[in-house]
Amino acid sequence: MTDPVATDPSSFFSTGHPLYEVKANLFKGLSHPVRVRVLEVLSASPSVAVGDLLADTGLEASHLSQHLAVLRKHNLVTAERRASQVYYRLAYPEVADLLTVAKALLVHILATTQRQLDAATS
Amino acid sequence: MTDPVATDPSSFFSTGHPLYEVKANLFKGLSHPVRVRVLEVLSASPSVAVGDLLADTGLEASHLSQHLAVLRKHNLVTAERRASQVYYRLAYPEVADLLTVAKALLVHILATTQRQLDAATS
DNA sequence: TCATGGCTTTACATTTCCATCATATCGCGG
DNA sequence: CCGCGATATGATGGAAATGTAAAGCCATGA
Repeated sequence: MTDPVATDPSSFFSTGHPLYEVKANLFKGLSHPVRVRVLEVLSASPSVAVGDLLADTGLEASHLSQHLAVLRKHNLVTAERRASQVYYRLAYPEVADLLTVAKALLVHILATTQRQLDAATS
Repeated sequence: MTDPVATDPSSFFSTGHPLYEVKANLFKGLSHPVRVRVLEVLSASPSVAVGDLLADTGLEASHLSQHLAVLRKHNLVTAERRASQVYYRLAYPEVADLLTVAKALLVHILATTQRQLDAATS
């Protein structure tokens, strides 16, 4: 089932990968707290400098940079250099939609699991 | 047979995990081709037996079962035993929404990268 | 109750991912 | 041209996810 080739996220697009593989790959790009955090910040402001992201998240520069690289390879963000700083933005507004829907789902899951917890401990 | 011990991923709910960690954890649950495939099948029919999933995917039973366990732990699906078979269904309709939005995003990404490819090779 | 089909869990080797540190590049002021 | 602030890329050890195979339930029917 797994394709031996194509470890580069962008290569999932050209060749004949079934859609569910491409989708899974997309979710993999979103499956890290730092990356979600960055995308949330970028969802709020149209364009954010790396320095601001550093301040917001309190991460080490190289650590953040690595995750930004992942987001870039997954085509979720774009980077633009202005003067000596680099500004990131969401590559597509649908990225923010994905986070919104995820949040909606989580609210429901949380409500249900909380209810189950209450029922169990009462 | 409802989830004897819901351990790892659900522990993200009770304690004070920031939302972006919970979200990342959700996406991690979706970040495998087999699991996406299963969720797609479950999005199409309200309830599907494991045997049908096996037939649809062509996977080995234990392999599929492992991924079903992951989906259960992430509270994305629920399992119900009827007679000798086990039927799965989406735990929330929002799970299907997530796949829909992901697809919409991918369509856009694909269109853009394809356009860039065309521009580069012409 | 024993055997069998249907599904799950366990165990373990392997691949992949992640955090940390070191090193390299890019733009700009001096 | 040189150094400096701002980012990016490499390399490495360790943790987590994955695939494979074997063994373990649970229900049903002989």
